This record gives sequence, structure tokens and C-alpha cells, in this order.
Amino acid sequence: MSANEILAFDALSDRVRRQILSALGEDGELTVTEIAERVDVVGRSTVSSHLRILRTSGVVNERRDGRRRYYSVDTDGSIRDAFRFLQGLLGAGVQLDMSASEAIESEGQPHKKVG
Amino acid sequence: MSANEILAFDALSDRVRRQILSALGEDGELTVTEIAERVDVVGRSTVSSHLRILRTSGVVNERRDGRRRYYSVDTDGSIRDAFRFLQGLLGAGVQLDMSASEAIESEGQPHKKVG
DNA sequence: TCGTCACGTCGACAGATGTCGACGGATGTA
DNA sequence: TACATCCGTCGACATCTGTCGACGTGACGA
Repeated sequence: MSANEILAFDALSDRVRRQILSALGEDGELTVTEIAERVDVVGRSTVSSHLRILRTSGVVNERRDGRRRYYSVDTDGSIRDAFRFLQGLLGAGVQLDMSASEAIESEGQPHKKVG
Repeated sequence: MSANEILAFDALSDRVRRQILSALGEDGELTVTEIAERVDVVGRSTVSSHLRILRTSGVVNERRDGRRRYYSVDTDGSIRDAFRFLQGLLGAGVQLDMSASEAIESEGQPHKKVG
């Protein structure tokens, strides 16, 4: 059921947003201006729009410090849902080893063959 | 590099396509008509369109048998790229344990903190 | 051969989406 | 205070996308 409402995939479907996430994955935390410089194929206001989508999708975190806003990947957000979905599709040979974590099995069972 | 051209995310960004993939993940193989019956919120020609996208994105396989076409999830296709991308974003605590497999490290290094 | 089934594709349409420039609100500095 | 910086939002525009019905094609059965 939850396999049909994964906001992260919508967020991940855009190339610019993936570039933003890649940058955040490398540097950990970046301001909007810094992101706009790195992605640079689009303007700052466009980056801001994308960040809103990433925010409301539960993909990134926002931390405010004065007039700056630092963004970072939310590793506990909807990306995990997307990850589990792919995990289910790929079937065996894939392990999610969460340190904290509630049981993984509770939501996405291994996937059965009906054939 | 490759983090910016992952066709699977485009394919996964649609709810109907995720439903199709879920169905294929459960049943293994399905014809177009069978998929259209299970998804049922859209018509058959629409399902066919989605299958084309899933095909050209390297997400599903097609097997022809007479006048029927059986579709199944391509576990060696671009879904793995998407999986690795998310793996990189989530950072530690995630393991891809491929049985065959070229080296995983060759493309997506663990990701460094610069902060 | 003729009819039917299982599909893919095309044309048309409405709605969603990405992009930009302009504007305004906060926050810091002189 | 006055000004600059950082950033979100709005309006406008062009393009992409999902959807359907109609049509054509290849495969099967009578």
C-alpha cells in the first residue's frame, strides 16, 4: 500500500534535484547560494523552488542560522521509503542495516512469488 | 557523473508505474492485459504507454510468447543505478550484497564529509 | 480465409512542471 | 537609520506528461 505514495521518487525524478542531492551528499551542508553556484545550470530562484519540493517531500533538512539556511540530506526521511521500495523490487541480495531502526519487515515484506 | 542520468527515477516518479512494478514484483511476470486489470485506474493503452517508458528506461524486461507479452522487473537494469544512488545518499548502514556483480565501489564512492 | 484477441502507436487534449525575473521579508553591517 | 545580503514567493510562459479513443498489426482458432 505504502508503495504507491513515495514522495521521494517525485523529488528524485528531476535532474537538477539529483544534482542538488549529490552536492549535499558530498558536502553535507550547503546554503542556497552555494547550491546555486554548484548546480549553476539554473538560477537561484529555481534552486529555491527545487529545495521547497525537496523539503516538502521529506528528502532534505533545513537549518537556519541568521539569514542563511543550510540544507542537508534527510537520511531518515522519505528516501528510506524509496530505498525500501527498490529493495523489495530487487528482491534478495540486498540488505538494509539500520543502526537505530524499527523493524524493517513491519512494512515491506520480502515479496512473494505467486506465479 | 552517472548520478545525474538515472532513467529509473523518471520511470519511478509516476504512481501508476509504481503500481505496475509492485504487481510485477509480486507476481513475477504479467501480460499487459493482466496489468491493466490489476491497476485498473487507467485503461490498457495507457498501461501500454507506461510499459514503453519502463522498457526504454531499463526497468522491465519483455518476453514475447505468441500474441502475448510478458513483462517482469529487470533486476539488473537501471533500478540498480537508482538503488546505488540512494545508497550513496543514505551513506553508511546500507549494504548491497550482489552475488555476481562488478565492484560496487567503482562508481559510487562512500561519500565524504567536507563540512 | 475470416474473425478475434493482445498489443503498440498516433493524435488530441488537459493538467502538471521547470524556469525566470521581479518583488518583499528577514537578518546582518556601517 | 540606511544599506546590502540571503532567501522564499509570485506571475508568466513554454514545455513535458498522462490520459483516452481510434486505428493498425501480428498471432491464434474456426
